[in-house]
Amino acid sequence: MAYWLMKTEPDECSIDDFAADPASTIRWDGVRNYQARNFIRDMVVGDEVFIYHSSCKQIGIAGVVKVAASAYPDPSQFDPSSPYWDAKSTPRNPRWDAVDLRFVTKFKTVLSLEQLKKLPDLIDNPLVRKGNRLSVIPFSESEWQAVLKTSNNIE
DNA sequence: GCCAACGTTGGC
DNA sequence: GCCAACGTTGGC
Repeated sequence: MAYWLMKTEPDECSIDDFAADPASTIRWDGVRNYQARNFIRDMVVGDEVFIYHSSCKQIGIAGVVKVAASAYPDPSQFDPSSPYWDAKSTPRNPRWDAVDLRFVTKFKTVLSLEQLKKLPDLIDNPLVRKGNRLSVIPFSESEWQAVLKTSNNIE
């Protein structure tokens, strides 16, 4: 059991898309960064994931989902009509993986990046460091708890 | 829309 | 293997 954070632009996929159909799963595809991919490959069914909304009006953590299916080859890499198509990827030699995620909780208010930067437990987390571009970030138990606790306090 | 920071690409 | 050029990310 591990903890993660995944970034998304809410126009593409938001916590509301998960909440709209809590019983179903959503494929998290399109990750095209090797470090992020390697983290995806470490994910195990049951792991919990913060959903972080980036490049939008309310930047921050919007809720929690969990891993419903562990890593498998991301189909979009083989699809020439997809923006995520990768000409160097073949089904025999896939480069990129996806996971399936399922809704757990939506925070009553988005826990803003500004708030997150104030949490002492997150001081070493890549999320709050300048210039960070990693879209999949592992969270320690204490980092995870610090965020949950703060999200409850700002209800 | 701007631009700093970062990852990737490709020539050498 | 170096590194300049380029494309992308993401906060502001």
